Amino acid sequence: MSRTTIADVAREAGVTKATVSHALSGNRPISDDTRMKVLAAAEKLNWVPSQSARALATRRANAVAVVLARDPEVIANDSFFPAFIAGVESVLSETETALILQVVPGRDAEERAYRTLSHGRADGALLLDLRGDDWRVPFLEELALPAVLVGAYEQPTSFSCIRTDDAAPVREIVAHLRAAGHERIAHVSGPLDYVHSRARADAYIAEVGTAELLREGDFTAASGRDVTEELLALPDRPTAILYSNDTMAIAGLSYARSQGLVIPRDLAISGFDDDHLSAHLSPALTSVSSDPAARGRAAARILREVILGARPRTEIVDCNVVHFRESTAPSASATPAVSRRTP
Amino acid sequence: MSRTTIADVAREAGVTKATVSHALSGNRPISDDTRMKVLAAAEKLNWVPSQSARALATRRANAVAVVLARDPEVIANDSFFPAFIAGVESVLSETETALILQVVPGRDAEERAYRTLSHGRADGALLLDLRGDDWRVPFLEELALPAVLVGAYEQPTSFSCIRTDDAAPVREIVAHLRAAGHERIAHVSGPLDYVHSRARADAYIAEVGTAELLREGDFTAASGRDVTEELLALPDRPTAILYSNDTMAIAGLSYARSQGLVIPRDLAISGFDDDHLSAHLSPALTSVSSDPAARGRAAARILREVILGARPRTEIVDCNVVHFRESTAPSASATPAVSRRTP
DNA sequence: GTGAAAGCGCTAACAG
DNA sequence: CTGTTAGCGCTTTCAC
Repeated sequence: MSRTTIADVAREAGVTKATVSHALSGNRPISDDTRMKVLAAAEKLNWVPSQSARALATRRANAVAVVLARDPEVIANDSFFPAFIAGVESVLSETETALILQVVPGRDAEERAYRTLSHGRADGALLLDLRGDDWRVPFLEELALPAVLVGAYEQPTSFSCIRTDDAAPVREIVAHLRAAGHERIAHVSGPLDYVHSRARADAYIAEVGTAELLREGDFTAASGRDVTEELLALPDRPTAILYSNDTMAIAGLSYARSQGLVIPRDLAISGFDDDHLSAHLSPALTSVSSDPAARGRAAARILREVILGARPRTEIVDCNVVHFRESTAPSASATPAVSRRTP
Repeated sequence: MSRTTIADVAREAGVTKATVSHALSGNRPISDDTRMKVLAAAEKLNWVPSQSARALATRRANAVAVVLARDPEVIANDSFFPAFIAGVESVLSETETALILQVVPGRDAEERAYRTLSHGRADGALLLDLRGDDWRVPFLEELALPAVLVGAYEQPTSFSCIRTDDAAPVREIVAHLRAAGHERIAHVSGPLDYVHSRARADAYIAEVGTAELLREGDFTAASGRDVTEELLALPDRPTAILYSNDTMAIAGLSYARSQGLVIPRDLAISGFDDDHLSAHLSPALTSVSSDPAARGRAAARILREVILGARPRTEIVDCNVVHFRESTAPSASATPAVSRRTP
């Protein structure tokens, strides 16, 4: 464990602990001469300041947290999360800030996790999977734990927010399907209490004018399959389905095929979030890539600023791009897809 | 921040700090009566012990770390990682242990990260992406940071190890391809200094008897494509390619198709790690599912034991299952795949 | 420009 | 069974 302490370094350099501390932090003027001696001593002894001691003294953990209340299965199959984390890390690593990841089974554990985090473990948190009226927001405000909300949170809040415009790609896809002659266009959303699911569903309703063909899934393959079965059993079944993620879209596609439908001739399908394999499916899946890494970078950057005392602000990271591919191609022929086609 | 301290709780309960501390830790006998009072006071004040203070006093961080030296792009496209982390978390959350995730750009940063971690930030580490002779192993031994190696590390070490048998599925796939009449079977490995890449490549060589058709990729789609191009340009090109992950396999498949080859009629293809979408590709991709979550759980469990003082041990988590699907089906006809076919 | 000393909030001897 | 007293290793006033 941590054998050598700041006292050892001080002794080695022939100065006091305070001087060592300041030589490294630059918090007060130090003569070049002694700074050199201190650095040399630290180097020689391979000393690294103890994070726990430093955290206790400065009331700063040099760590930020992400708490996930999701089911492990969802985490494992989600294309957003790893890329988002990679983006977050690319910013955090610049300042040697650690990322604490915590997966919790339920509300009680989640509250407790945030309490613990706010008491010396983390300096701030990134909130994902926001719900329309999310208890975590007032809760963290009360804990005075700085946070950045990732998603288009609509309630008043003192926290910073990273938003994206999910409505635009939905409108674009619906327009595209309409242009291809589709009139019965369904939407399989994620859980509607999530703000991003809600935003997509609302855009869909606004665009098609009715919620008749809106069905709520839960982002899992199983729900994609079940809801698709339900939709296809309708007397006047949809000819196109817009899913709120790729996992549900693929599951739906498989089910439709098992029923003898040919995609996209008999049923057009689009996903969301653009899993890295979706372009390679056959038919290639139309989807919306949202550059999760960019959102991770933005969120981490803003959180760092807020922890340092900056005023909260909302940033719109608009990186949604619709990739129209074969699964929504106008005809079933060998014609490759349309407009902005991507490999 | 953390306003209320153990002193407040002690005052509220009419006892001393020591009593409060022990009432919660159970480290010494406490009368039920005072324990009740303490718990009530803690509850009333919403007190949570400060992690930094506790860490400093106990020399225990209640956190374990995973340091990744990978390129963010690889993280974002890797199906192993998120599932592994989900497994790790499911064990850690039982004991309110935090997971610290750190992505580092290079060797220097990585050394520094481990030093900092071992000095008050974490009690142990999980090592992924092991290399044949990995500098991190002796380095962490010197730092006295408990660790668990995830992968079949062959060098002598005092650390615990989670192993899998990657050779068996490779043998099984090669045998399957042989039985289907393939004689020119290639292998696109991951970087060969990784132990798991090496193990797969060695099994392949042992099975086919030569390294003539072995090519080294780096797990990215780009490398999968490039290496496939090289293999298909051979005068006596392979009729089957076994890739070391699904991303490279898909990229290879796309390239082969672009050259007019029909899969699996002209070229059989298998992947590794079984991305959650691979079964839905068309042709569905033969791959090896390795239950990363189970390995994550095992690794976390063993690390916890080691931190608590248990002797290191090696555990074999054997959960590799080959899913033979259409991409290696014996013929190109509409015949769906073979033996253990999976949806 | 540097040193001395007082905590940060908790745990762990040591007494009683 | 409970109270007292030192620290854990660092930062940060306050003096000089």
